[in-house]
Amino acid sequence: MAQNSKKATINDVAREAGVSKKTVSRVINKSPEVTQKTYQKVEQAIARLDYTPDPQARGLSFRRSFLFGLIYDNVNTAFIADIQDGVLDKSRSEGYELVVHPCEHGNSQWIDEVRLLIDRLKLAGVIVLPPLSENPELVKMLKGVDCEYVRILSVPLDDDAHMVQSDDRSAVAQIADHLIELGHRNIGFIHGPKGSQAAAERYAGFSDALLRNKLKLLKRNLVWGDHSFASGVVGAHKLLGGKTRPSAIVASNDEMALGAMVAAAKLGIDVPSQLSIVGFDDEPQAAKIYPSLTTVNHNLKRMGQLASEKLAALCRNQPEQAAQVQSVICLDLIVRESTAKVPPEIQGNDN
Amino acid sequence: MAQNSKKATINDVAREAGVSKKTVSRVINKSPEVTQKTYQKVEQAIARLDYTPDPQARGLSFRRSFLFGLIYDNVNTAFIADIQDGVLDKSRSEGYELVVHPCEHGNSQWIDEVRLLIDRLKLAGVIVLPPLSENPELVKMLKGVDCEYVRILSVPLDDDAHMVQSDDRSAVAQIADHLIELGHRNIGFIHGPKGSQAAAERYAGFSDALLRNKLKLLKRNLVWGDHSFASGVVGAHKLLGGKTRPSAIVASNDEMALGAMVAAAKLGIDVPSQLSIVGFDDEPQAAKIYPSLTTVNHNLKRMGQLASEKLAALCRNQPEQAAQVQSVICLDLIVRESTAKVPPEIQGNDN
DNA sequence: GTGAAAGCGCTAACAT
DNA sequence: ATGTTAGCGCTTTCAC
Repeated sequence: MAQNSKKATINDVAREAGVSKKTVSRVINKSPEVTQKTYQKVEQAIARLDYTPDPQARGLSFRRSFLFGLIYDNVNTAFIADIQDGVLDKSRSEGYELVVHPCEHGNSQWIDEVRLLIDRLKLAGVIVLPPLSENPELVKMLKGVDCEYVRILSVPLDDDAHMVQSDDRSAVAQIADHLIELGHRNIGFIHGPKGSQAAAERYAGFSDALLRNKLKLLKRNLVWGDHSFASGVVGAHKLLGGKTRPSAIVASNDEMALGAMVAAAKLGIDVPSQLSIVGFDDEPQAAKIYPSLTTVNHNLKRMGQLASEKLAALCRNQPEQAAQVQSVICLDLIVRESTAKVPPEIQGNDN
Repeated sequence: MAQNSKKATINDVAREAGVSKKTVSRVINKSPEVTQKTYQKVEQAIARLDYTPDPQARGLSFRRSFLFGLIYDNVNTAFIADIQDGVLDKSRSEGYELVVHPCEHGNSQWIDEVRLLIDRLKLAGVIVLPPLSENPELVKMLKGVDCEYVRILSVPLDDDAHMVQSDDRSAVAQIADHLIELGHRNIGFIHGPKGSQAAAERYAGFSDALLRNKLKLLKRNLVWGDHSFASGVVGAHKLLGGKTRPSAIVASNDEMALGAMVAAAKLGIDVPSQLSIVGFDDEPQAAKIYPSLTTVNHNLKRMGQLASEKLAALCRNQPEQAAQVQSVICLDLIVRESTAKVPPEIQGNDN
């Protein structure tokens, strides 16, 4: 419509519709106690004036903004972009804008900073990404403050209204099953950071599958990393340096799997004919190398969508509705080029 | 400090300091017309009450929020994460929070949507990422609206106060020089999307260097892509399919270079002994493959920092200061493993 | 240099 | 079912 000199306010609409300010306000807030007829009159006036309520003024009255916050650790940026994308999908359609807030890594004050952000901006709600979402102190703070939250997790640490959880454990079990089906018996594992529950969960899935298949969990087949590329390189070197090296390596995330691929290449070990490698996350680059990486699709975008859907419901004061939004995401095994049958010469060698 | 039951307001501070509301307001806004003494009294009261002004209320009066917007195309997510990181660095220290706004790709209404966002949230300023930043319609809209802006660009399309520019042209020239120095004479180029000025600039840098070195720009050595991985695969296949294939390939960005690496691997052409490949951007994955990719560091985080520094200055109404912040970024050639001397058997073959 | 009153655009509480 | 009054926390008049 014609861009009038000034933006229309609630007063203009009230005048135009011949009702009081408050009635317009009721319409804006979808109050049920307005006649069908008045409702329409107001709606038409709104349309005619091309009116949009001012979120700042509304917020001032409500003591609350129409902003969601995305709280994350600033380490793995590839990870957040996808979730952010999904979060935006839903939050904007629900009338919320998104403020991003990376927490300084290693700054012990980060919880206070998040509280300050919530206070200052009067955030309606926040979505917390792993690994911060695993932190019990943070959640304690969140519960004590007037701000809704939803956590994105790999472990069911909260009720359905407050989390979206990926079932990492069974996904890694799927990975192991896939390898076992290909004939692998001697499988190495590069573990994620100590302290991380997501990483622990992934290893649990690995051990589930091995035990179910009556395979031994060998100590020499487990090395520790920290989910960084570099730690994947180092971990793979350790695994591949022994006398009876594994015929397959499972890494707790794609970054480390990529590190393992590079380590194998430098050692002259061909993937997948001599060594299978699997990652976890399906980061964009997993498909953009040769051989492309077999991994598990984390559906990060979808998780972001579900999280903001839950959060919007919570902000509407409908926790039951939030709980009904899907909470657990099953992950898909994406078989690509980095896994193959176990090399015949070592078939049957299970130690 | 002790978290009192309610947040302190300007009234509490006024009472505590024994002055009027307005004087407190003057202190908050660093008005020069306040006595040194009063100033201190108020500052102390603020500290004692642990007071922070409410941005919403301030915004309502100012008709302006304390929010920056980050406007980007939702295609290349790896790209935005780094810039976002840099933008946050500076904007938060200047007292602004960041709202992110991806524009639906292919949606022709996107400029109107950006305007709506600015209007609704009364954004203090926006930072626009390429390729949207090249759009003259957008800039026209931005100039007509009460909102500061800074563009991130590869071409000098604006004055120093309103852009941060990377010198892509000379960076690609550096790349070409590097290859020529290694003995390459027959160099292929995978061009970026038609319409993109950044892509045109990069090719210009390539042609600069070749001409300066008295090498011919052969038509068969130029193929078109669109900065996607897939187009890099296709482009490299075209370049490598001919009788006298190039001994080196320059891609207009890393994504396409990664595509070229995969294409070469599938064709059984070894990189770098039989073929050198160079990218542009230094995306994280460029270093996480084997052979690792020689490329140009785009300094995205730094560009984000500079952009928000400029934007903050503009919002303070100090355009000269904004203009003085560094505007042009020089990029660094990062030599890794994907480039090597031209294979001896084809040395001297310049067509 | 400082303060009192009015108002930014909206909603809550209480009428009617 | 709708309107009136007061107020959210701050800044802008324009006095003094």
